[in-house]
Amino acid sequence: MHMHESCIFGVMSRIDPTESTVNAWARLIRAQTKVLDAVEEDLKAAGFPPLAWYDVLLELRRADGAGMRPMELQAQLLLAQHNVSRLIDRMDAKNLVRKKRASNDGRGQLVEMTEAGRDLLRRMWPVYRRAIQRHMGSKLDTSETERLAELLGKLLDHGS
Amino acid sequence: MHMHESCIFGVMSRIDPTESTVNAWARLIRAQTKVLDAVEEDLKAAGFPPLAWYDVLLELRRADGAGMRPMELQAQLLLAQHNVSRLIDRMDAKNLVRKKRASNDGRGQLVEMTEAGRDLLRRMWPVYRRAIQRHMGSKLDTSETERLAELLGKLLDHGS
DNA sequence: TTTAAATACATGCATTTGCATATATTGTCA
DNA sequence: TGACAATATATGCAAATGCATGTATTTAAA
Repeated sequence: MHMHESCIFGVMSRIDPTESTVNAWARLIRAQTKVLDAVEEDLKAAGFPPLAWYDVLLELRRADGAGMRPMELQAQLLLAQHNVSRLIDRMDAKNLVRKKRASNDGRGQLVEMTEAGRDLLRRMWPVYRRAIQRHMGSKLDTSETERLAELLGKLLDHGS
Repeated sequence: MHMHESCIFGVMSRIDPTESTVNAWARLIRAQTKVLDAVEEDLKAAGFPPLAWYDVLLELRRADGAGMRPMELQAQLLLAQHNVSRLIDRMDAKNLVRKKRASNDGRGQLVEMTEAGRDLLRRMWPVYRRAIQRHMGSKLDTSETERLAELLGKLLDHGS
């Protein structure tokens, strides 16, 4: 069993995944797709825009009135630059956000939430949280959600 | 703490998610997005088509020469009907799959893999598996991938 | 057996995304 | 300072996706 492994300084560094890793990978893709699709569908059925809009508004609320640069949104939401640019445009067109020129950087924009945006955020949350519970929370107990979050956190770590 | 809970026949059935559930939800979305994007990028960098194409070919190989109906692919891959229809068209145009009329159902199609499809599947796997290891396997040990797969499996269960 | 409902898939049209490139600044370095 | 790379965002065009609807069977019912 020496194939597909490389051993440097006594630390085994695998090149190919174990069967267990491939299995976890497959389930990660499918479980997220299934749960996300279901939640998006609940939101749509209630007449709300896609989750991405909620995510933008939530980030802007975290920024707490200070506004955010598009590139900050891009980093937080794991979206491509051009998609952020256009998502903001669409939300601006619906008056959910507002764009200003960044005062200290002439290249940049500063995006802030409007009152209508704050209102949408408030109205979406009750539907959103029930969807999360229905499609995810109801399938795991507390110790399981905690462990799941912990394991997924390792995939989000920057190091290694 | 009676808000947001309903209690029927002694079984507590929550309506709103716990904080832990919301946290697991957020990480599920972000971790999958991050890992999937990274794997897709590796595949593209190696000159290969999107993962969805691989998934189709893999399903067809599991069908083992018998071919598959588009609706079977739709169910397995969690894709919308019209997307399956067009994905198959695109793959057909590249001669990776071939469509025949289903012999027993005049409405249906039977999709089967071509030799070029089988070949693409073979050539993609080495790149794909290394990407899985790089972006996922390297961040978890065996007991962790096993536990993760188990927890995600609960989200995929049909019941409840 | 005609007729209606359901199923399997395709397709026209609008929206969204991806890709490459453009535009406008801002830093850097000679 | 002047030229040039780097950064932040926008945008034209092609490809993919969503949505509604169309078409051809098949199943079920009268």
